[in-house]
Amino acid sequence: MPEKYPFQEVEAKWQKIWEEQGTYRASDPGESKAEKYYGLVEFPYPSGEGLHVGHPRSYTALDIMTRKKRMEGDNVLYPMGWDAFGLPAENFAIKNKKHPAEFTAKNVANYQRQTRMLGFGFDWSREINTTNPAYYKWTQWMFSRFFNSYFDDKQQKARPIEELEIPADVQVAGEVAVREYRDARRLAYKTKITINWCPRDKIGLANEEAVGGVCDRCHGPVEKREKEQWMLRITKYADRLIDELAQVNFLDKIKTQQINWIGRSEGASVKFQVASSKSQDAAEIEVFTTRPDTLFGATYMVLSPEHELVKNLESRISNLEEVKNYQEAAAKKSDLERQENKEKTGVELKGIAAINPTTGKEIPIWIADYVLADYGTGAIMAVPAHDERDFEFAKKFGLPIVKVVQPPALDSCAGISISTKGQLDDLRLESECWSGQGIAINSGFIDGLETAKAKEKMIAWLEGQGIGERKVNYKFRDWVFSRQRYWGEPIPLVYCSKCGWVALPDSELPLELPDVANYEPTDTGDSPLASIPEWVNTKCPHCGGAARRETDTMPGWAGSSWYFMRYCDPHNDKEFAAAEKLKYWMPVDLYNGGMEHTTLHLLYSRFWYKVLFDLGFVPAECGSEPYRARVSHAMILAYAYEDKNGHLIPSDTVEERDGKFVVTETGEEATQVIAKMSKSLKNVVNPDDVVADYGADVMRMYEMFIGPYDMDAPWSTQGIIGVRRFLDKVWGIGQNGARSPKSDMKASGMTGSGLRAPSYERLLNYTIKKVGEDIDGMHFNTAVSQLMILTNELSNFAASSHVPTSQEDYEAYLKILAPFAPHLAEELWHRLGHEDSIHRSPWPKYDESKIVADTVAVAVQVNGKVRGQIEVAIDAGEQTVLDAAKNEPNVKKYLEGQNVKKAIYVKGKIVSFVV
RNA sequence: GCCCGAGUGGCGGAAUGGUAUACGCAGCGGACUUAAAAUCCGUGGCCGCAAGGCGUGUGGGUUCGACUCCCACCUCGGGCACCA
Repeated sequence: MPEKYPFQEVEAKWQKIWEEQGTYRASDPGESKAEKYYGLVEFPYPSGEGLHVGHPRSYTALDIMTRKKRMEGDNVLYPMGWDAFGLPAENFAIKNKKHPAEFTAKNVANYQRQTRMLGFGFDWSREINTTNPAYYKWTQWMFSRFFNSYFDDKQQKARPIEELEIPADVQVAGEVAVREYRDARRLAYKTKITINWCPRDKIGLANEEAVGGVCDRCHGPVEKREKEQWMLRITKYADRLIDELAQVNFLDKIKTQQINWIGRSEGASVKFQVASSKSQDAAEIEVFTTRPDTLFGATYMVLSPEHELVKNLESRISNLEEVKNYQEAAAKKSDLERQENKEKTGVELKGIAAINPTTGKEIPIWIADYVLADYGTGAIMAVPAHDERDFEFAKKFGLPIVKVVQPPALDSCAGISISTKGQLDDLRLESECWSGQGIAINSGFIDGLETAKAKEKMIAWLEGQGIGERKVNYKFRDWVFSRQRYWGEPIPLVYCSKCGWVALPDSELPLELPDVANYEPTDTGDSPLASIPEWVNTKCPHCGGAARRETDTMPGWAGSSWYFMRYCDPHNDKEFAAAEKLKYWMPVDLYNGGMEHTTLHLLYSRFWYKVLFDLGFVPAECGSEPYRARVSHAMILAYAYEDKNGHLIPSDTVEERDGKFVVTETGEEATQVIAKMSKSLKNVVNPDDVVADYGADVMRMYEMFIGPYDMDAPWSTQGIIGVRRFLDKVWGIGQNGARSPKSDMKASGMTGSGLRAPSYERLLNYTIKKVGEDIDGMHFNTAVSQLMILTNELSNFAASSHVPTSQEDYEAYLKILAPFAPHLAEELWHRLGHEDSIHRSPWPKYDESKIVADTVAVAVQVNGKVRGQIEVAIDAGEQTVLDAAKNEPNVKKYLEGQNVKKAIYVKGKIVSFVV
């Protein structure tokens, strides 16, 4: 009976030795002359549930890639750490009145155990934890740099706030004016914004905790509330975050998603005068439009309900009560309601009107909640003929719809308008003539190749008139950086009534989280830190007077925005990382993470890095992008079952009978579907169980074999068996110690049926090539298939108690297997007498000439259908092959009496006859 | 609605213009066994006795030849969503 791979002993043994010998330790610059390679996986949040089987999929993938790089001679950095500030620990603290550090430590220990048991080549000497004060000291230090800098629009970069030029008039206005001028430009600034507020939990929620307008914790509806928050001015980096993507190798879908999220749109701002008989209360409404060329067709304007103009012109609005009612109703509407009901509503501001600058005509002003307060200027010009939303609104409220049928001839005349009442009006604009081509009318909306030209003309006209200018707008907002929470990095600022906001001196960092008695947020929604007077009350580092500490903490995204730099120099207590180490290791060569982080963590950390880069804390040699390449793993799903009504039911209520799935109790038919793993469906696979049953090597290899790396795949408890059989086979081959030298192989009669020595040699060389290329291209599933094919060929001889390969070839086989099954390969390697690790041995080379066979099977087609196959020499001439093809018996039958019109030979592949 | 991805045996999947279904799971037949498990050998798209025909979501097209390229559509998954 073949011996099975005794994974329990083998895996434990090597994990211990690797750790003791520092097999995977990265050398510091100077220690190694090798090229560096920095592979990075997103460090996990250590949850109470422990590792999900999804985590090891990406850890294994990059483990394989970095192991290969190491064997190719690179100095590899492949680190791991813990992103450990977060909500679950805080909720645990509230519930158990215990310090969240306790819960966190327990989870970290569990994650350490779980990641170690899988045998990854992490350099554990560089392990980091974001909740460690020695780590978050630098997170706070960086926040201070943000606070003490501004963005120079001309240079498009961050600079120290002391370098900000103060205009003379501000200077004259005094110290407070100067301070306000600076504060309004800092990269970290505090402002009143609308936040998601859960009235039941009395807590402010981050957007990601209030998805769909529902509180993540109590599932109740979320309200809007105004609150002062610290913000990071990420929008200043919008253009660079888009443009500098050109320097990096991210998956296209990641780039696209980031670009769409930033949502850059180019257009113009236009000022509309509010019609007034009395010149003293002249007012104007500024709008942003991407289609200034349709200005002729602007037949009304819409303000968001919150727009300040309503308040400013209150006295002139004749239906003020109606307007106020609408404003109130709109304020109460949650995002959820807004999303569910997109029916247009609105109220006209009676008594006032605006003037369309192209026509001089008065147009009505409305307020409506389909106009968003926080995009553009919170007001729009409505062009119902060229915008679906405006069209819908105009239809509902009977507003005129004017189609700009022709490109605006900016000189003598212009388009023709058709109002809803069917009347014709002339639109006139006194300016230069636009003489472009006609514009196609597409389902009622103006559009066409010449739109871009028309826009340019219109912008020029607006600028000439002084009523508008070119303008770029972005969808994304500044980063809300405050959390009214306990379990996060304290924001290292104090407020002094005399000096305003002041950063703590660096010497006072880290500002450690104090212990509190109660982790509940306070009634006002402030962080629990606000309830510790002795912590809150402090001295102003500037003037020495009484001051109060900021009680907000940083979001979970703070520590993860720069951790990849800390790995370069994790124990440095003088700097977040030494410049020469950053110069050597940065940028990260390959960064793997989930798609869900594309618009959050990935964008935040690029921004964070750019600020440090601009300020000179990241050496210029590193470049302005932290990650050279970014790839994304997919999810590991599970099988689930639906009952006959299409409802998902727990897996343990279903069984398989005669190839069909039935509900055990009722015998009713159930359908197998693929779903996310969930406790309620009882289909969660626990890595601990998998490792206990099959071992780490099998688990790793199965996760690679399960399917293409970038595609979701369901975990199959059946499928993993195939991988175990495969590794048992590898082990079995390893036990047949005697190996033949090459000369012996040829003499030993192993040239009979099936495998001849030369063909094994060809297969081995091909496999080395294929596996290497597949690893580089992240096609791990096909690499595993190829290793199985080679193993099957080897094992065909296992019965002869004689492995049909030379020592050298056998070692090459173990080496290409080593990144996938590191424990098994290491054990067999050492059984050959090696003292050093296989994982530090050189990656095998293949001989291209040995991959090419002498003869090749060529298919023969007649009229596109395969009718036969011939064996020809690889370098046979075309005529020789065609003749051989014609004489193939079955082909001959089809060619009999036919006239061959065309004959094609594709070298080594196919012959095609057309008759 | 917009953007992205995917549809191939009973199942996970392979093949990016050249013999569709590699590799693995399940199935079937056999060997070993008192028996079972494990292991090994064989078999393996559908129709057909066969010759042969039909087959990669659907319908068209390009080509000697299409899972692969082009056009139109359907279904499923993900992201964004009144962004002017």
